[in-house]
Amino acid sequence: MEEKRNDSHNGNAQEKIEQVERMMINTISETMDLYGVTPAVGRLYATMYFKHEPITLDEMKDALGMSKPSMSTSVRKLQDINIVKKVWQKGSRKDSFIAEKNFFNYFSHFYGMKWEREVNMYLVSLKKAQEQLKEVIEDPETDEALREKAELDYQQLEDARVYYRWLEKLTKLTKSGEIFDYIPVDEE
Amino acid sequence: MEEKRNDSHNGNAQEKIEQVERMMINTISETMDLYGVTPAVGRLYATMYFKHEPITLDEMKDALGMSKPSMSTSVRKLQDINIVKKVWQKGSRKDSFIAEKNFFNYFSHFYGMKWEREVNMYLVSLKKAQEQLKEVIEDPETDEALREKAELDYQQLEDARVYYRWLEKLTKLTKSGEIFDYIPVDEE
DNA sequence: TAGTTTGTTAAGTACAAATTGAATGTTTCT
DNA sequence: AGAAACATTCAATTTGTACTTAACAAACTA
Repeated sequence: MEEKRNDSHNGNAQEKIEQVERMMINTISETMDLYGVTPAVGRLYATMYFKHEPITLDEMKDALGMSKPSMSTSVRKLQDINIVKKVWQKGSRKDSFIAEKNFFNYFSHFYGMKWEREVNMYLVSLKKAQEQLKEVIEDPETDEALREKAELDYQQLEDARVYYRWLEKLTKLTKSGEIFDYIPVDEE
Repeated sequence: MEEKRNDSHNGNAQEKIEQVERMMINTISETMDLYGVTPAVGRLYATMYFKHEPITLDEMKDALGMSKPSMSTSVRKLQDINIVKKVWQKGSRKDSFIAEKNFFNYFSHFYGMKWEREVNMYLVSLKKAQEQLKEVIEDPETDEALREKAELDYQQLEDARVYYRWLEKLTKLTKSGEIFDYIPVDEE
């Protein structure tokens, strides 16, 4: 019978940790893909996520095997969406960066920004659109077929307005963090 | 002084309606851009949004000045995210499609799907990762520096797990529509 | 069953985005 | 102030994506 070697005893713990990190880095970058960042940028964040101290552009470059300009622009994108911060490192002239690891903050910021922009665009357009349609509807000289079309459009936009009012509310709760009062984080 | 013409009386109501629709179509396609569909696909949805009856591929093609295969693939993408439905039209051999106009449904479905996928990917990876790390941590032969690293990683992933448990909850509430109980739609 | 109409797949092209080495700015140190 | 060390911008190339025409497949009509 083949000798059984218990890898968890003689095995390389280092290798095991690295394997775990590789797996999580893949998962993180794949999902960040869904959050409006390119796979390369996502992979950079995921890599930084497992560095427990700030890292420099040169270290990023080495870790990912990419160019420094690429790291420079990627890390800026991550700063733009507030999940990476620049930190000052004593004794080093290089810029250092550290990943924001609190996903709750990430959620609040990402959806806060995203929804806010959408809500504003819609509410502005809807207001104008409904005013215009109202004029058509209330004009006694408008012929019947057109008035009907205008009324259909108007009602449809009114439904949209109700939705965007709701989304506006959700956005405010998300940005302020109050959403975690409405939908609490379960303790275990 | 220049003669003032009151467009709301002598003006073309038809033109006014079309102008409103053009504006809203722009707004809708710009924002859908933020929802993982290309601008062309967003524009197709926006166009269908103002058709108050089902339309065919040929009508889409004419409305947007694009090719039919393009309409075919675009409309399928819209079906995939459940905001367009195929409907049967009596007496026509052509397929007809109609836009889902309830944005609340759209919200539930879109974020339900999106978050669900993300949550599943994470929870599976996190479970495996934490199991592996636990082995390293509990192995008495692991040297101290590695154990420390493993523990840091473990705790970080535990924080992530709490977040994804919360997102899982939010996802369920969103898919089921219960979210509208937690965060009610204001009546006016 | 032959001939149309309609929808989809496939191949090719044009366009847009990402990446890099080289060049240019900018800060820090002496 | 001048030099050295970093970071960023720029131009050019590569890579990837979206769209179109053309060919194909399926469904209907007569």
